[in-house]
Amino acid sequence: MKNRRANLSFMTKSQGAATTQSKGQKTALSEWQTNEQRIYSALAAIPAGKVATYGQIAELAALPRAARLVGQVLSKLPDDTQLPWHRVINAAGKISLSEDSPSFKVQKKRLQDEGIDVINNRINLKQFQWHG
DNA sequence: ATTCTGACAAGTA
DNA sequence: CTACTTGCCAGAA
Repeated sequence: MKNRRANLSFMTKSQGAATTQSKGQKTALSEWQTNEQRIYSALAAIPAGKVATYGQIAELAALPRAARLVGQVLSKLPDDTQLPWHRVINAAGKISLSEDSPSFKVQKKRLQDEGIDVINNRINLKQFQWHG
């Protein structure tokens, strides 16, 4: 993890969807949704017994190619969340968590409990990927 | 304001 | 399959 990027001064500011706006406000009418909010919605839509990739969730949240943001959001979820974070795996068909982390085992177990085969740390996307 | 760093992805070699 | 590059977004330095 050394010098990955060098110059990105040319990058235009967020043109994707919602730019960061002062949070904590309750504009009664114009309800802006943070990117994080849309990710929660997309996440909640994944049916049991199916999985989705980070990129897929990002796209559903109107954030094409922002898969990393999805990972960042999931990492912040409280332990008691109701959202099916365990149904999100990477495009390679594998769980992105460290096999050592406690969460890895939780995710694997939950998937198996839903009938998803996790063979050799891999999941067959052709068979279990959700097509929403 | 600028630079780094991720539970990532897709393209190229 | 591995290695490297570029794209995206947000939070931390």
